[in-house]
Amino acid sequence: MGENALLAGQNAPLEKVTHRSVKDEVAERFATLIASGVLNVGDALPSERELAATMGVSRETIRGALLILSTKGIVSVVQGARTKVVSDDVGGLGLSAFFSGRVTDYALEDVHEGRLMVEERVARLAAQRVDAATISELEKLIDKQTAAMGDPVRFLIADRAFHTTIYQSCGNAVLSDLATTLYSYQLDHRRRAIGATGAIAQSIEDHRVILAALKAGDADALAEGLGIHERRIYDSTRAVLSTSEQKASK
Amino acid sequence: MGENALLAGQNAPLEKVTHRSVKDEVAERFATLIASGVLNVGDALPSERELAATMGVSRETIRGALLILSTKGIVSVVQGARTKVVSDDVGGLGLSAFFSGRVTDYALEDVHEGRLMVEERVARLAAQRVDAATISELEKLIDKQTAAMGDPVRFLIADRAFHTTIYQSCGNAVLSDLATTLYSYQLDHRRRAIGATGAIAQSIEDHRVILAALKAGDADALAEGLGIHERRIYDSTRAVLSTSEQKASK
DNA sequence: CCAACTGGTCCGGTTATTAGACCACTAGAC
DNA sequence: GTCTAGTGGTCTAATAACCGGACCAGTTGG
Repeated sequence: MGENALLAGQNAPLEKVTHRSVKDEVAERFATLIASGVLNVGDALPSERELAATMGVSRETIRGALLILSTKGIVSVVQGARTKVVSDDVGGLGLSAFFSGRVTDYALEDVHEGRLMVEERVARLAAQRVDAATISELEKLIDKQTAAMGDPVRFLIADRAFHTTIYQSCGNAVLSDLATTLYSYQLDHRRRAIGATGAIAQSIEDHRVILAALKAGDADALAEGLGIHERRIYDSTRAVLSTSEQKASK
Repeated sequence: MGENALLAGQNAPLEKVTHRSVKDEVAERFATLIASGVLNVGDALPSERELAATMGVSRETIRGALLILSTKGIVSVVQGARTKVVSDDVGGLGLSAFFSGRVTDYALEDVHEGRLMVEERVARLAAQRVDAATISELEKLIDKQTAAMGDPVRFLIADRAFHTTIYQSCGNAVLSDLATTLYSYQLDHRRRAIGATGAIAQSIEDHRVILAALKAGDADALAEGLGIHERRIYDSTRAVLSTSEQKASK
């Protein structure tokens, strides 16, 4: 891939890094506890020293987070007295991150099962909601895949674009992002598996079946097609892992 | 809740804050691109100045991230020449965060739909895999909920424990964490909705139905019970949001 | 050979975070 | 009312991370 493709254009992989300070993250933790009712109005917080020890940050950082909250009228901080919750209106503060586990924190089987479930749902919605422009885009991506028969890397680029385009057409951002994340999990192993003889051809064939079902608006066929495809990917991923484990154990 | 419960014990809400630097995050971004095949061995990266501009960080930060990668033998950095990928073995580097969107980034309808889907799957697995100890724990939590009839906060604490205990019993960490995250999304609104007359009683009744289905190992009844419960929550959450919007628009 | 572009180094600055010490206030026990 | 333990408040010194910019030295392609 030319380096310009990394920097700009549709689905450019490199984006701005948005970074939150530790203080901000601690403030959000408190806000989440208040929003969820774990802490409520009138409750006293543990002392700053205890919070610092428990959360593994400095007392200064805790104080900074509490300053954020007291500025918004959520907690009351008084010298000598315990800090207290005085309002449960945490509006304006982001709640804690949605789901911040690392991809590698989960077992392959769990991810596989999750992906099957999400993709089936995505498939059914996409079959109902896909438009002609998306169908056309997917056709072009199949052509790109065919052109990349002998080039696993270029194939995977088109593969990813193919899958994420379908995910996005389901019309539900939560499901689309979930599906994309679960898809991405297997990319590392996938790249090694795709080198096997006939693997690319098989994937392209699967993709043709998927696209045909989408064009027909056939939700059952689409869900089945994606399911078969995903199981094949799962099997080849396991084979790669098994080979790596055998090598690692020698 | 006593503040000691925040600090220690089972399911203690306050945990250590693990914070990654911007440099670490950038290094992981590169590692993910390499693992996924977007970048492969032999590819030259964009220049440090271009990367800095695109990712919105300083050139120094980019250089630090590349130092991490060159130390691991993943990229080759040579004065005057373009930085190149020399290995795709990114083992040891965490891939980018699983799914780092904020809860509040998604439409309520999307989250609701996602939660319905995940909980149905979780329900079916839990019905098969739940053990006697978990059933006993859930019974105790129903008792706690009943005891909290006039206390919305205490009720929500037991409510949360009830749901997350079911999620954990499904045996799939991905699905369990997803379900927990989607559940948490509505907590802020839920707390306001739970104050409505009869809301707690209705929830407890729903929970009894859910527990009965779980005890019977009846996956269909469990999925249906959770679905009905979740739709009721969705409706009450929307009512709260609608009221808030009306107030905000005055 | 040369110019343009690259990485390498350095500087001055800001911000964030840390650990610790000490001061002043609060609240509960007596 | 007094006293003490525990609380928050302030300050210091230090380190780390990050930033923006300038300038030097090496590479590469024309």
